[in-house]
Amino acid sequence: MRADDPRPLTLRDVSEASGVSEMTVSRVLRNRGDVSQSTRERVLEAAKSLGYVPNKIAGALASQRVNLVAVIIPSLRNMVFPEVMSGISGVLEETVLQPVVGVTDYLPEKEERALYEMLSWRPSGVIIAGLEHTEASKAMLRASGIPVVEIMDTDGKPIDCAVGISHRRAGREMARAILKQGYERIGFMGTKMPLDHRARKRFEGFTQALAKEGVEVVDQEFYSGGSALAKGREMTKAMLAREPELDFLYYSNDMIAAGGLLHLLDEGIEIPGQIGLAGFNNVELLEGLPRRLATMDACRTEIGVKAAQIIAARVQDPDAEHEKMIELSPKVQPGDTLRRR
Amino acid sequence: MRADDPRPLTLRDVSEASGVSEMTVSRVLRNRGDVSQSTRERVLEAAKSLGYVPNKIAGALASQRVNLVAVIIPSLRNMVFPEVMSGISGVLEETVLQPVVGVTDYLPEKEERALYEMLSWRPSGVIIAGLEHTEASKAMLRASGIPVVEIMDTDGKPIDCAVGISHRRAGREMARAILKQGYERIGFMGTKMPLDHRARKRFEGFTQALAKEGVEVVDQEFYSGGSALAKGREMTKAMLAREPELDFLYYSNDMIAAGGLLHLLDEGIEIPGQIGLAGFNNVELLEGLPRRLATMDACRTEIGVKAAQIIAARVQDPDAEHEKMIELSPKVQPGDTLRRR
DNA sequence: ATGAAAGCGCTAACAT
DNA sequence: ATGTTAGCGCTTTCAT
Repeated sequence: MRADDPRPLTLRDVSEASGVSEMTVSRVLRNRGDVSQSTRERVLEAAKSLGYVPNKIAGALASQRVNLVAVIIPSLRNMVFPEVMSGISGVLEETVLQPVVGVTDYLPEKEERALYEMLSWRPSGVIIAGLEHTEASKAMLRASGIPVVEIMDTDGKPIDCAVGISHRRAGREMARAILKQGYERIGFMGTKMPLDHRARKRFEGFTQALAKEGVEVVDQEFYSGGSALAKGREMTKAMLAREPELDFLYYSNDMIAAGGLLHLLDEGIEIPGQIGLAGFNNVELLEGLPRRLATMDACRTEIGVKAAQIIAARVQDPDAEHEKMIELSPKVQPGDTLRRR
Repeated sequence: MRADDPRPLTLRDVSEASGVSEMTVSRVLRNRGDVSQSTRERVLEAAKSLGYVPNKIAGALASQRVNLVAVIIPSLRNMVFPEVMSGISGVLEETVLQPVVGVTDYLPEKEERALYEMLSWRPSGVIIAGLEHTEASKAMLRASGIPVVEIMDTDGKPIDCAVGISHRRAGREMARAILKQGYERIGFMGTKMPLDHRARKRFEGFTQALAKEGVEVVDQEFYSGGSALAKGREMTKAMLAREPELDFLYYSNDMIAAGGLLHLLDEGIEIPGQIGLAGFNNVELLEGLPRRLATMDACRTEIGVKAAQIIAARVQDPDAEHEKMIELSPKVQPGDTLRRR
């Protein structure tokens, strides 16, 4: 089955097969410049029958153009990021650009390596999660000379520009909504946070807004790893054992909140009368739960869309004006679990 | 902030800054060949202070080596694929290879385009989901001359080699386990299947094994789009309204099964006495549900690991012997919802 | 241990 | 409408 000569085909092969110069073949294959209908057909025919696939490496080197956009995100297993990705892909599909994903596992050094690898392919732009990066990463991004969009967070100073939400504000707004309903003995559960700046900022905003009203979080617990739903159950059970008087539980994401919800329902606890609940992210999953969980949208798809639009616009016109910071403003969605009756 | 000359740095710049030839700089940066300790240090120092990032495009063209592995999957939003990805990444991180993801949305033409784009970067290998591809895609893969691993499915003939499970067998085994428990009025719910060959094969295996015992699926329903959990609830409710006598519900994935489970619990139906349930995939989510759902593992991570190992081995030694087909054998996990009491 | 020359496969720029 | 030339930034190979 395999040919004797495994050498990949080149333009030259197509050129010889079709009897026109390499340059003309190149023109046909890229739809550039004027080529007569007849030669165009001959070339396409030859390319197709040979099974020629252009070598983008050579093309990119010669043209100094690489139609890739580096997308650097912490994880693919957190549904947040696939959703951002679909926003990005949707926009880029309308252009010549293509996303290439790098994953950091929330580790700054891994982010640095991923970035280095991606930049060494000379992409047309970078979309990167968060505003916190190592000095080396920031230096690389600045030196790259390409558009850089930092996404998901607006609490900080962007290298080039940023699209996201303010997680501090998100935390504050949820705190206010909870206090407004008269809850006052509040517990918090979340991921271990040194890794996740956005979760940390939400927590900071949350406690800060509570403090303004003289309220402190009664108990808190942080987890890492494992099934989020199961962790939500466990932590909730443990926390209520420690602090039976709690009247509200704020979770740093919807999955653990959903686990908490299922546990409380199992226990026959009245929601939201006896205990109120809130999560964060507004994940699709929530739709099928026994109660609509209070949450706040992280604007995932929209962030992806906007970020990709910025890159696409600046690839077209590098000197166009652009905003430094686009802050989206999600609202608290009280659902069924944040309403004292 | 931005330099006047936005031209990216080249080897030549580092060469001039450090006073050694480009060739020696290249050697240092790639850890190849003998370089004296002193020059090595000088070069690294110069490269770092300039902020030099090598141009892999030029490197790849010159060396005819590209350390990328193309990974072509239907979607990132189905948790199955991120898990396969982590299996792949885990293995490739130990090598010089890097995964690059392309997404097809289950569309054959999109798969063909993604493949063409990826192959035009001349990757070292391809990992691609499924055994069904367009003729053009198969031709490209064969002509590429690089190792190709088809994953997730073993019911068919691989182009080069394959790692996966038999979905027909998975369907058959679940059917047998259900019949063995004495259930006999069985309903099926799943995704619209022309798109998803593996779901289709499971269904075929399932009905076939039932037929062997003279049993037919009493009712079936297919969905597309929307929150899987909510769809599971809806479909289950509708199906039980149509067919109140059903005693078992088989779902093509765990998410809709979980939705069904939550619905049945809401209705106070006794599980698995009155109605038994089973899903497919063994997703992490299940751990936090009120009952352990019967399911079957799709061996996602392991498939990723094995596929990446095959690519890595064949990149090292293209002529080494290799198996054509690796079939993993998941077992039915009865959990709490597949046991007549 | 270091350097010089050639060329990877393509495209920009300039003929014709 | 088509062809020719030069060169993208690196690595291979062959000298020294």
